[in-house]
Amino acid sequence: MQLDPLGDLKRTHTCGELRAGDAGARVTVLGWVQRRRDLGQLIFLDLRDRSGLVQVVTNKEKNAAAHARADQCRPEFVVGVEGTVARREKANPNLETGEIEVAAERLYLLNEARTPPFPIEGEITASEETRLRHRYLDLRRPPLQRKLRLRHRVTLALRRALDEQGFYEIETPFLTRSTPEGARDYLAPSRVHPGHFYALPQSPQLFKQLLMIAGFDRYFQIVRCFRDEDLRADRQPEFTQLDLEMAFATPDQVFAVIEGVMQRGFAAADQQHIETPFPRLTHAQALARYGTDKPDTRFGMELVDVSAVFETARQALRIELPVHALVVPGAASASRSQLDAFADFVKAQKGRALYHAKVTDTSIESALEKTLASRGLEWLQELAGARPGDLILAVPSDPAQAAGEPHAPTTTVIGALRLHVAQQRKLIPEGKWNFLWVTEFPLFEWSPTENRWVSSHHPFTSPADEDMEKLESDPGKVRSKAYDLVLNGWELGSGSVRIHRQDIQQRIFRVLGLSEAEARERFGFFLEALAYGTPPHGGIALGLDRIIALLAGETSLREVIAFPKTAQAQDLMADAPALPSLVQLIKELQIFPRDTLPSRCENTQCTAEIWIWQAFFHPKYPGPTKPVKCLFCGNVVGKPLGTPFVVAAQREQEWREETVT
RNA sequence: GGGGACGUAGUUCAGUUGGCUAGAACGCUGCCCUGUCACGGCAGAGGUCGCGGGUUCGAGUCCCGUCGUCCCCGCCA
Repeated sequence: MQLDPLGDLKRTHTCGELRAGDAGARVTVLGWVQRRRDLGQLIFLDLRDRSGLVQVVTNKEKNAAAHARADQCRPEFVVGVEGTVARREKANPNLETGEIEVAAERLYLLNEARTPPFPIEGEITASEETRLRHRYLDLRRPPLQRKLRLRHRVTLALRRALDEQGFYEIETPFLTRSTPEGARDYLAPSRVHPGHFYALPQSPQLFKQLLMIAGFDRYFQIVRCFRDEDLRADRQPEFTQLDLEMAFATPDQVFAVIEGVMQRGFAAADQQHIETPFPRLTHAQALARYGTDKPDTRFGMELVDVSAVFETARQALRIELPVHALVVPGAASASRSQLDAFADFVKAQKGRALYHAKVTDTSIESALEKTLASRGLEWLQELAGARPGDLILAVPSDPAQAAGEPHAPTTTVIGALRLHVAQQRKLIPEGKWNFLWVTEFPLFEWSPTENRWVSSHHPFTSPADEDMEKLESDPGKVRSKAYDLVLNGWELGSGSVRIHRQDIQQRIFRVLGLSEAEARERFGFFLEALAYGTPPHGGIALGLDRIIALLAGETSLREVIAFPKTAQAQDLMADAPALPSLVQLIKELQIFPRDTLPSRCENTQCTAEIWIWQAFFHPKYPGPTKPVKCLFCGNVVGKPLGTPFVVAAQREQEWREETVT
């Protein structure tokens, strides 16, 4: 196909901006062919760029050359059109540009396109897998263009707001060292220091604290973070944080900054005004009232402790106290199968049991009737605050949960049920932005697997001043100066006032079971820095992808990240991660994968060093066996192997590599 | 690491109790068409039923394994 050069063709208008007022203007538009309607003597092209669509028309009688070009056009061809804007005889009300069209005088075919695997339109039915394999085409679709535009605008607004508040944006290293606790690290091997690895940061935590020590007073960064953990719809292996830190800051000051910044970000997303200050709950209150540390407060259904009602029935039911209940408004008519589904949900959450009571105008129906003390159901209704037509659900504390750890929450199962039921019955109102600060997180949690205390936030979080003396004697009771920002039940981010004194930092490491030598080896630089006049400081990090996803009305972060990874942490388009070159591993990095043992070519003329690597294919299904040959002299080395395998060989300064399949 | 759902033309799907020479829609290709805008009409091409094994006279269908996608639990300071 004969293609045209761009030459000095210059765009005068974007596709989406032309209006009736432009009628008569000579314009040049450039874009992709969305659709072609060929009527023989007339061809209509819908031309698309990121701004929108405009109809182009060619007429065989009036302009045969342009018409011939249009005849060759197919979807997603890239074309330029010089022509005159004309009012249409019959406008198309579905199109912003529907009152006009561009009558083509010259049509430039700038590039052709293969038929795309899915149409480049707003609503498509293609699977996410197909979309991810051709992400560049998916991104061409208007919904993705809108979401990334939204992301740009919000990000820009956050940057501006922070700049106005005196924050400096400062970059911190990606090639750094592993921090303790927390998620698994992604590692990057060092060529210059064989056997040594950088860790990609899970967050810039230590660096931002060092920037406070360095006197920058207010720092922020919109920064990528890396965590090698299993993924969810709201978790990507690399994700973006709005990270900030302030010297001499109290939690209230951090909250005020974030509240202002969020107002600006949401305004940039054309959202309604957000009321500040955001409500606050302590961690203990959140668990007691909602059974989670990230409550969705857009709906009620708060938890009620109804242990008193179950006191006498405890043995008969073989349950542990406390028992918590919640009221599902208007759900007394719930069917047997619905209630069974709720019970299955509780079971899946490792809950002990689910009891229910249907409140009607005249009575309360429940299997508990004979088990509870007389008038027990009425008591339950009164405590729970249920009205006729409502359904009461009650879940006892799980005995293992209660026995395992004295401070373990007892409401998480019913908290999960609260959310599940509300989603199921569509009781969550749309269009609300319920921000919430959750404060006073416990400083430590007991880890039964590691048999030690671990930081519930991170080891640099300051204990609450009044709990300081319990640090060693009763670590589980120590509250921290850590806080979370929650929006509509999503954890948007966590922050804390940090430890700024070396002595306290060392006490924390001790409680965590980190020996002094170990602490010095891993954070010597940081502990030393603390000793040089560290100001009190605190900050927070917000998940930018989550903020954008909520603003875009999406539940998956993949929808607001240009090139996201799958739940298995793969990039289906680039096919990453991929096997490295064996020579790169051995020669540059001196990393020897499992099952690669060096041997020597037995040909006395050759004596090349040879490595064979076959660890990556599934040993259960090897391909045909093939001989292993020296890559220099062709001499057969050892026994034949099941394919595929990789052979690397070195003779003097030369390296060779071959994959045998 | 565990549980669940899914995998059949380019795409989205249908495919009964195992009988298939595997269908539909959209898309694609060719021809016709001067006012279309989900244009229309006619004709046509297009399949390793994810992959590997097994049961069977016979497997898209049943069994085992494996790979991949999605959701959830564990995990994620």
